[in-house]
Amino acid sequence: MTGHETSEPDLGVLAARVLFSVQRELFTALAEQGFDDIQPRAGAVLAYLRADGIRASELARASGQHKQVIGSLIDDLERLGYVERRPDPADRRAKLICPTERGLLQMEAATSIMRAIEERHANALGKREYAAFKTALHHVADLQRQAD
Amino acid sequence: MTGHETSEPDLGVLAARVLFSVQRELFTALAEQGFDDIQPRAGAVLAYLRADGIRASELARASGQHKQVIGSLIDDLERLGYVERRPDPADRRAKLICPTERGLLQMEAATSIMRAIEERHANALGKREYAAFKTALHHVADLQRQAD
DNA sequence: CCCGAATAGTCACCAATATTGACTATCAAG
DNA sequence: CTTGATAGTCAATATTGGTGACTATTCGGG
Repeated sequence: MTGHETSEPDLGVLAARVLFSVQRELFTALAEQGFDDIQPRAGAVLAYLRADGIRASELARASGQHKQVIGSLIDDLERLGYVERRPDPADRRAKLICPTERGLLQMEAATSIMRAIEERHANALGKREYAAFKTALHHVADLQRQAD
Repeated sequence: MTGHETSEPDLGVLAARVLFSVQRELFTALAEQGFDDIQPRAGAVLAYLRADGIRASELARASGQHKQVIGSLIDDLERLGYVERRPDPADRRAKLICPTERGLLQMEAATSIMRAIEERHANALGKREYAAFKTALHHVADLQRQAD
């Protein structure tokens, strides 16, 4: 990843800027809406939660984090009242991580904040251009995943 | 940041996927080329190095890391022979972080690997489309920075 | 049906990393 | 020449990450 002097910043540098900046804005806005007890790192769980529950190991796979990290994030979020562990009826080894009512509210708030952020970009670039950008970003993300 | 069930993954989730995947590929390729003693976190320094040197505090600002983190990364990279601290002739408080010969080789290798990665995407999406994507990503990154 | 291999999740430990505050030296403005 | 900001470092602490071991359960092949 190279953002050296003369040349344009590369794909990695730009992705990093976008990620960290979006993350900062999102969690600042969440805090202002009362969700002030969660941090960006909890995003590995929160971003992939589903109303009907998801397994911890699925969260680990989706987020690319180790099982232990996910486990301790779930510990925290459970203590804070965002999620609860329920036995998975389909597999007695597994537990379903389900959002509580507060967790559902957080998910809705996050979705709405992200929608506003993306709308801002769509207005700045043009809706058509932003849609094309988003599609391309999706493709790049998919292609990259295959490559490494 | 929300990649929930039904809806499309959002800007943050996609940026994260691209960043971490590119990072993995880059550092794997670097390791194969003999630069096997550096890790992604050193990217905060390496990505912003300049052949004619750059100040530590400038690295901190550019990478968004704390001064102390940059300082210890520089310690490591200096021990590994990638950079050296030189007094800044323009300010006796400051030190210029300059790449050594090995550091320069690493910078060239990284630039070349990133160019190959981006070429792969350009071929997959079409050169014209990729160029438009890259421009849009640049704009999004800039607009985001202002927003938070 | 049973065995061995794989998987879900947790525990406990150790290594790496981040965060904070204080400190010296230097600069820059008035 | 004084005041306030900045560059960089140190040291202490808190947080995070990574590893291997362990139990319970599932799954597939014989």
